[in-house]
Amino acid sequence: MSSKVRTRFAPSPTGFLHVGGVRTAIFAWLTAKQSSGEFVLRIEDTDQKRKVEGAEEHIIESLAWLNIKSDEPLIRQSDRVKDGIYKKWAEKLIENGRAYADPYTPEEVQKFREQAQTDKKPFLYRNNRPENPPKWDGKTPLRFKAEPKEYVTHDEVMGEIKTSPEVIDDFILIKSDGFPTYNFAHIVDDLEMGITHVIRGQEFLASLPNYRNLYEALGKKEPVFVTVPHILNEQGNKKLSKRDGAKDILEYREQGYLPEAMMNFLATLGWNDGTEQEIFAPQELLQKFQLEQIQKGSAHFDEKRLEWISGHHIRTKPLDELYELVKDFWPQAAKNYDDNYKKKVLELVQERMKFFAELPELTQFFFEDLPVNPELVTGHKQLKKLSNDELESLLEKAKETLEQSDFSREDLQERLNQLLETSSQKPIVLFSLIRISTTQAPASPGLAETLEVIGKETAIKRIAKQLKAL
RNA sequence: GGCCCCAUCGUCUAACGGCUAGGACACCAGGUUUUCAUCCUGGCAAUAGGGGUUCGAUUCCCCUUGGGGUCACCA
Repeated sequence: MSSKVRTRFAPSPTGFLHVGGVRTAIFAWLTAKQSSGEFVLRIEDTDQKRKVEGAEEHIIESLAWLNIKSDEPLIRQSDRVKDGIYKKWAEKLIENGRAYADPYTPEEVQKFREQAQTDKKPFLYRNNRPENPPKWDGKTPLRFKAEPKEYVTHDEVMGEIKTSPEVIDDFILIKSDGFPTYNFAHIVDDLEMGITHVIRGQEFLASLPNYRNLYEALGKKEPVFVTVPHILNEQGNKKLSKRDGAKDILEYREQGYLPEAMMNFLATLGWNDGTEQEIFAPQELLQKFQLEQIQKGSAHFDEKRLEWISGHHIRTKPLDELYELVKDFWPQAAKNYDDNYKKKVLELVQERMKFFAELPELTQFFFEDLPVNPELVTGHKQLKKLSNDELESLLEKAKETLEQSDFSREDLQERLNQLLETSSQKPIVLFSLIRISTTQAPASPGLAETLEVIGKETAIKRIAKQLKAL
């Protein structure tokens, strides 16, 4: 009795995809895939003016990054226009007396609209519905002849929505350029494609009653309606949009975010499984996702949370896998080093990386000598208390100690500990001085493991350089 | 403005009408022999306001306020 779930993601090719659109796609994909249903991508390109070159490929690539792909060949509405599909459905409506030619010019319609405004009434085209419309010649808009009525619409997320007949109007089915409107095309397509769950953004909620009216005129069964609330910008005062500076989802790929982290972040933005779990692998999402658990209210985009989730996924990646993934993110100087060395470096910074673009600043000193930065010493809360002579003798001692080490981590640790005792210095003083001298970086991994990877020759050389600069 | 949707810490959220409103991010403090990060411990922090219903409201109803959406030959 229950047929296979089929969902779709239907963007218009007007540019890149931002997190809002992608989240809707993720929800649709999860809904289909968790019940071994099908997910299809449909390009809503009925507005030729807004079409952006390359957008279609960009959308496909964005979804592919997240491992989301269509189960069927891409559907393009413009292709279906050529096949005369929408016209066929429109003619059926005309035959049934549920569609008619709009005899007015755009200017005349605009007049009606303004009149309604001065009358302080909501504009309804049907108040001016022509009594004897001409036969439709395809050169003028074709309008739906609505049968206004009350509806109680069930939405999986929003619940029951009551609306009055006032919201139902004679919307345009086919534009004067021969292309169908979204309002008409998406219903025809969803029907023909056997879509069972229409999952889309909140901006369509107000049109739902109109769509229901059309389903009835067509004599077709409605799909399940699923309205996903918007993602608001970080200030929370506007729906996330390209205009408002929302980023292209692929920018996160360029920044080196893991796709599973992005999916985790977006899926749990406005959805949770009722437990305290925060981190989900894609497989877990597939198991646990429930449409009914989607939040009704809008959510704010929070990049800090994305970073935290991303860092978490990076930390739990097996080193070899991670190594493959960061290939393109190493600092320039790393090209002179072999895989083995870079892998050791990666292991040390794995737990402090939030996204791969941080790799260069995190690892630069493993690959090249940085110029001595006196401020690291003079600005250090402990080191600045020591005189230059004291610093010099301490560092000299450190150099002698390290020269005797075989630079294995264990040996380094042991000798460093001994030096701590013989020099009777606090760890913060001794270790900071060595760490700064050998890295010239404000932060680095643990001292012994850092020294081990850098190697004896380089470490000694850098200390000598620091000594000269004191 | 009409219509529709929404409302718990700054943010994401949990709480059959019933324990001190829980968790996470962020932030702050402390700990893990230096720093950054991780990890651990602790802290700060919320039911928008007002009416009802009820023995009892975060939870149900109404009003107000606030936010969002929509009123295209865009989707």
